[in-house]
Amino acid sequence: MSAVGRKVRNTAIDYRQVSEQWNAEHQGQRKPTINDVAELAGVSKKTVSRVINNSPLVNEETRDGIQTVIQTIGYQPDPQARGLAFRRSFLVGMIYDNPNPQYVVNMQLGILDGLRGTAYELVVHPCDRDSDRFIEDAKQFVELQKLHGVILTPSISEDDRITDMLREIGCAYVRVASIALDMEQRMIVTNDRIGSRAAARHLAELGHRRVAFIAGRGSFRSAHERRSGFEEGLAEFGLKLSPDYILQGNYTFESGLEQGAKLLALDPPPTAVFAANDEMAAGVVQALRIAGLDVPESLSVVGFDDFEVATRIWPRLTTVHSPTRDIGRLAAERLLQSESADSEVSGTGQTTPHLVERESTASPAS
Amino acid sequence: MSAVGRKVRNTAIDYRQVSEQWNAEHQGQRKPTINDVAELAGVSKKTVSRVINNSPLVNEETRDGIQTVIQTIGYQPDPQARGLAFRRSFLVGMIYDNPNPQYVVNMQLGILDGLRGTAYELVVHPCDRDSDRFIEDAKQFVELQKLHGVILTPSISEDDRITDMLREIGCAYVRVASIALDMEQRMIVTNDRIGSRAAARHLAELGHRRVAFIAGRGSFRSAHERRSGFEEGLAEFGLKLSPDYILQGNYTFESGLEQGAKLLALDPPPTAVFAANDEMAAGVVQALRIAGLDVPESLSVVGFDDFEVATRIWPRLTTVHSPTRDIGRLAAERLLQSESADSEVSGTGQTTPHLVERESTASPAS
DNA sequence: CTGAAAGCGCTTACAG
DNA sequence: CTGAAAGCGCTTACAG
Repeated sequence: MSAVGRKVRNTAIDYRQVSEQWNAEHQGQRKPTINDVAELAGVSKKTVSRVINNSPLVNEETRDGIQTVIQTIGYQPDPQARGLAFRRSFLVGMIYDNPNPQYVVNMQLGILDGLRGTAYELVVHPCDRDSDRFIEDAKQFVELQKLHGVILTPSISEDDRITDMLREIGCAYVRVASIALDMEQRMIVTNDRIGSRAAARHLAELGHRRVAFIAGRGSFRSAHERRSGFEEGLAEFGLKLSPDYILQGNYTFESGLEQGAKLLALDPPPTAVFAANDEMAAGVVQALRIAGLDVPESLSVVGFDDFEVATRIWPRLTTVHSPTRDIGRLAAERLLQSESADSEVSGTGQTTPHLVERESTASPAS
Repeated sequence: MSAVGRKVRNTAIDYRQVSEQWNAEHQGQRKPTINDVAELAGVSKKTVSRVINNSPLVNEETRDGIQTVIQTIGYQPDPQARGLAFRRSFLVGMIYDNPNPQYVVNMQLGILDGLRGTAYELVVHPCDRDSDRFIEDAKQFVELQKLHGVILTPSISEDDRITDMLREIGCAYVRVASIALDMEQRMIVTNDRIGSRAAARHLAELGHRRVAFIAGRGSFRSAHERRSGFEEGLAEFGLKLSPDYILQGNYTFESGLEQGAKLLALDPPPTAVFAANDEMAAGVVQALRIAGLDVPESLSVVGFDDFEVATRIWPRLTTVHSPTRDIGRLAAERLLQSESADSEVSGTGQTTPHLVERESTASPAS
């Protein structure tokens, strides 16, 4: 123990003063370590460690003194060293296969919102669910980086192979999906079904009776939820989705373009269509334009997501807004809280989409 | 040294066999460490460390044996432990303020392409250049994570405050920008000027003489490059950008919408416009549609970027394609190679955009 | 070309 | 409530 340390000990010292002296002596040449803090506060580094980790087993005065030192000299524990000792890093992984840039970026921003002010950083890991090394790669990533936890987004969040693997190696995770697929503390549910019901009601209330649907890629759970919700909404008005009016898309713009063209050939033609995402809806709008037809005069079009594309095209899309960034934040918060001792998960872990009305829908012409 | 270790030593042993025995004994219950490798290969861990770090000071036979052990038992050095000892992590940071999701995602994918097969992972760090804590925050991020290096994209890549800070703390970086702003090994140049020249030539060759320009946000270097390139391209055809035909946008869709409306009020009206990015070009197209005018009949429109929006709207945009993902890969490769001993940077560190012709441009009506 | 010792900055397991 | 010892899995600095 140094002279300074002893002094603190014996004379009930001004922690701030010794810390400021340390600052003056080092002037930012060296980042302080736990040893510096311990010495200045006149305690062992184990006690400093307890303060860092919020252990309740520390005398209040001791804690206050240590905290004063920490703040005054600007000590920040080295995440790498802590990680090595903990056998777990301070990195949160986002593993995803959703190809939509806006979804990915908004989700990242949301996760970072949830991580702000903590010691955690975000490591991104796009992947290919169809690769035969998909699980192996993910495992390798998680194990090598000793990730603190992982956030999974659709469609891989719906793949039990990956969650089985994560549980097996003891890695915490939170899944984002359109329905509850896991324990509450491991889920953020987006309730796409509710949003799709709103889309159906909107069209029904406008007076549409011949309504079509373009489905999303079947490997996404949301494709089913959005369809079911839409059918439920129609049913409230005594309407049914005729099998002829159900077209199979795969969430891409190109599939929307293609199915949009098919839509035009139906007899009698529908007066409105709900495409399970904005990309496909934009494809339908473009298909009509190419055919020289106008939206919504010839066909009302509703999308889902409310990504930028919805307002870039003309007419702008009536669509279902999903709060992607909020979802990301909730997922991060849930992940961190699942680690902490406070047992109970707070918040609902649910988000609800809502309809945004724009120019792509109107009452049917006839 | 264990019995196994000694055996290897004394009898010129089958490294594979002892490794397979180790596998059989442990069956994946425990990840092997450098100590396991050292023991099985009958060397000190320092020698194993030399092999991991490609030190030339290792006898070839020793190296081969160690490598056999490493591969057979599937040893992978712990990046966290290495990071602690190296005082530098195996994390590469991407620091950015570009708000375009597609740009961000493509850049991330490119960086990950460049990092694939290495021990490095990507940590993302969006930031706000206008915040007064911008530099401080970035410094904090880099220092706390002891980042191996950082990739900067526009517009913060053009801000010397951040590169000054990085050099001061000794953090490697690569800047992505439209012109060379730094030493070769620290730059990837996107040559926006060349792309804009192509846009000008295209319009001139179609016969346009009254050509307008919507500028990007002045705080982005690319805004100047794209304008200069465009003017140079026009000059090749004896054309000049009239001051009345230069409108100030800020790279957002909304600014394109706004300036597009102004464009229509010009007398005589231009027959073509080059908007400095796709978002603004899409805004111009929407402004015309709202005014009941057609593109390209009333006005030819050219964008820059070739992001998804270019093909989602109708008519689809003629635009300048910039290989964002390649740029990301090159930046990552350059960053890693600036670390290695092979002095010389390889590759040109330059990318060149090219024109993509679509339906938004045609010869002027009159 | 190789190795024994010390250390990176923390935490765990144990003792008091 | 607090601390001394050992350890996380590597590398540096030194010696031979």
